[in-house]
Amino acid sequence: MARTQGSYSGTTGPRVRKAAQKLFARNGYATVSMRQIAADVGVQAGALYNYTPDKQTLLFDLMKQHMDELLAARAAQDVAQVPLAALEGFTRFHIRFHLDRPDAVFIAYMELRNLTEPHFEQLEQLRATYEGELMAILSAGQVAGVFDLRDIKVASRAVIAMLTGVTTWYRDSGALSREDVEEIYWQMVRKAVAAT
Amino acid sequence: MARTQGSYSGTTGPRVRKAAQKLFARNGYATVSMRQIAADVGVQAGALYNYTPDKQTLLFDLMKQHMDELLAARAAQDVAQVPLAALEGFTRFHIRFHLDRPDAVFIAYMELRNLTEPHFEQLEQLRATYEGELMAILSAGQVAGVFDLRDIKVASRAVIAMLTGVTTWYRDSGALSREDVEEIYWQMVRKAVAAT
DNA sequence: GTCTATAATTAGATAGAC
DNA sequence: GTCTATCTAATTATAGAC
Repeated sequence: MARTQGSYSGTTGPRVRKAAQKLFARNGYATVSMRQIAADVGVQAGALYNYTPDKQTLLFDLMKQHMDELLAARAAQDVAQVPLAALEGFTRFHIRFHLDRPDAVFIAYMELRNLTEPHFEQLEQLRATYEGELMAILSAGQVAGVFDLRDIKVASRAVIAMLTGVTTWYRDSGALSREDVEEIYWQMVRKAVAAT
Repeated sequence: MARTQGSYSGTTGPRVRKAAQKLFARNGYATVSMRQIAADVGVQAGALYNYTPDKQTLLFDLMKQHMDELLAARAAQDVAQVPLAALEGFTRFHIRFHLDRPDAVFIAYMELRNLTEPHFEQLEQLRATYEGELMAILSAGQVAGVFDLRDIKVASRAVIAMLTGVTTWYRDSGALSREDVEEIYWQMVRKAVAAT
């Protein structure tokens, strides 16, 4: 977290987090050294400790910020009353948000085991909160009879896993547009949960 | 006791790989030291180098063996002629195989970036081969008119991501049996790809 | 085959000059 | 705020005794 408001802290602090995010995503938290991050920013290693008490906190702050942004962006969305429309909104939102932040997403899924226990627990609760958003939609549709699911929690995890998987292969330089991808996944999600 | 030469090699080698697999899955390749692996096996660190030229090769061998086993197990399966039955077979096979090997699966997905380029390329080809198995089934169903998919490759990746996600939450101690889980996922996969 | 000992390198983090 | 210098500890891998 930025703790100083000096003229440099406004610029070096964010650059440290940006460099750490890029390098952690590319090479893994445990593999990246503080010296590598410093070199990427263009300072010496000691200077990093003006912006984070230690490496572990730097990782946690990145992951926490990502989840906070995810929940804030979701909260800013209108959620349709009709379950099918609400599900479409969630699906498209999830794909867009994740494709916009490949590095943060990668870290969020890969580096959980490098967190200390209290840090892990905090993030797990945020993840569960997000999962709850989808579960609420699926429950409403189940009650209304438009969805047919044996287990709401398993279904929500299955859908989220499917959607998040898009980040492992999608490239803007590829043949499919983001709109194409949204549409393809949405049709699969729609059918997967539908009552027949 | 007879001479020890040879008599340990048949047992220490596998124990090294087992310990490495467990520790890599739990703590991550980069975090685990050769000394930790050695301690888990019950030898000194130097002794490990009788069984692997270096740490990187130890990781690669684990991942390669996992993919070889996956393809061999799949090849040993009967593949139904009817696309719907073939898809059900693939789905249940994938879930069973992955739930049986949580550590190997975890490593296979998390440690790809810790491989050198030629090692990575080898595994990527094996992964693509496995993906091709599902693509062939989906293509056959598409041609037969029983599946309706906009993009076979994207669909196969979506299905595999959804199914593999089961390993992140399923525990034998939980409320659902493996048969329950297979059934829940199968119903979602079946509907997701179906022509309406 | 395994041990002890060690070489060579690198890590995270801190102290104090400027 | 950043730098240089440094401390302490840990790392991979190897050499040679047994």
